[in-house]
Amino acid sequence: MARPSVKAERTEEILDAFERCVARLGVEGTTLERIAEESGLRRSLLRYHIGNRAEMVQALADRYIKSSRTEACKMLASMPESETSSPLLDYLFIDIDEDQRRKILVAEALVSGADLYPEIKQRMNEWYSNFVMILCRIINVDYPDADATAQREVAWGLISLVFNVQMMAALGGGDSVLKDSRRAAERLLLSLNGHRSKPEPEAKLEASEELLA
Amino acid sequence: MARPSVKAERTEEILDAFERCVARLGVEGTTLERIAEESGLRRSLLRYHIGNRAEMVQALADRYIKSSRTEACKMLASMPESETSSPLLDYLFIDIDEDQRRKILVAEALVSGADLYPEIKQRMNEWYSNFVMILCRIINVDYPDADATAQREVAWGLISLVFNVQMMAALGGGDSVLKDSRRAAERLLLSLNGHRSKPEPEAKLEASEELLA
DNA sequence: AAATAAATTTTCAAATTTGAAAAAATTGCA
DNA sequence: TGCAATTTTTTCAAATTTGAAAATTTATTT
Repeated sequence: MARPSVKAERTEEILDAFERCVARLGVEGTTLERIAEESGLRRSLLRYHIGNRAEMVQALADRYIKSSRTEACKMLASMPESETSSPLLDYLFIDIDEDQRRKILVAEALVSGADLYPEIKQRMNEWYSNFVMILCRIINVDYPDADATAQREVAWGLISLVFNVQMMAALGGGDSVLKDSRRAAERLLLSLNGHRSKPEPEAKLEASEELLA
Repeated sequence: MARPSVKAERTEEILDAFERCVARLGVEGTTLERIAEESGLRRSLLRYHIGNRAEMVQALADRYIKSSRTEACKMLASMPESETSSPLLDYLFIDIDEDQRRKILVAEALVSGADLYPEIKQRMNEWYSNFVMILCRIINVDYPDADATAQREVAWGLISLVFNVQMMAALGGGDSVLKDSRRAAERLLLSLNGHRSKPEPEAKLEASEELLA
């Protein structure tokens, strides 16, 4: 080996730039030239380090799934052992910085563009299932007696609210929409009441370890 | 006038084709050439009847807003004078044919692409406000004692669920997602309980007439 | 310093997309 | 038929996007 490889770093830089573009312009609206400009690298380097357009999209989706999975696991692990509803809502609606907002927009863009890239369709499906599962586990802490179907309905509702509030935020509606979203999410969680009982901490720990393995 | 003008019909045909493309490929993913192919017309006719790319997008958004507004009013008018929750949920989740599904996907594409077209941003904002308002009026029939904030939260939740179920449907999840969505929507409506009382039919009629004016 | 492997720049061709306008064809009517 | 307004087809140029590979530079090892 003559010269130290920077392929790993460059790949990250390129995909970071790609994500920023996709969040604003969507998958189809993002040209290789634009990614190059955004990353401060030449277009030929995108090709050298990652590949052609299809391979770029593939790489973006791959990295997205992976990082999203570990991020979701971290979130699950950070939950308290009881009374998870409030921290969950904070995590989904309040503690959203620019990066996490972008991640959400990228997910939407990938789902929307999945028609064009069959491989991505499969992966986004797994990603979505995984997200629902994680949310169900957290919901289960406060509402262990709610049946799985009810938990899934609520989890799905939370995801829908998170997605849409970020999408609509592009219209510049201010944070009144954010407040409404969080309150609507709260309504969904509270709809599981009547099944409420004391949480079982050990269940949460098991789940966390299993997922991180 | 020597030859009867077909501009109105052609314009509709072109925008129909445009919508079909946008639902699948998004605004940025749709080329003029593709619209031409989809409509069975030559690209130069798009230009002749409507204009360049920016004007095409503008025309699409304009038509969308208008037709969506009248459609929402028809929906409002079709509601019974009491017990509106069930028909509302049917309308939003069950009675969705291919056309209406496309309309929803187009709305999402327009919102997502609003960053590129400042004029559209404004219009999609109005469109969204109008939709929320209509939903609030329907919700108000069954839950007149719920305060306006609560109604808006629920309306926003319903919209989020409708949007996301159609977006995720592209991943081919089957109709289990549809069922979950409808049930989650039901949970939101039921969360307004405690304020429930007998509906006031005349309120609904007033609203309808005012909107159609 | 020379060799070597990796990274970067440069360059070229092909395909696609869009804008624009001229030329031709169609239709109704005097 | 011939005029007139409208629609449609044809054609061309410019700009953008992508693919691909050659040439150059850079950094490490021997």
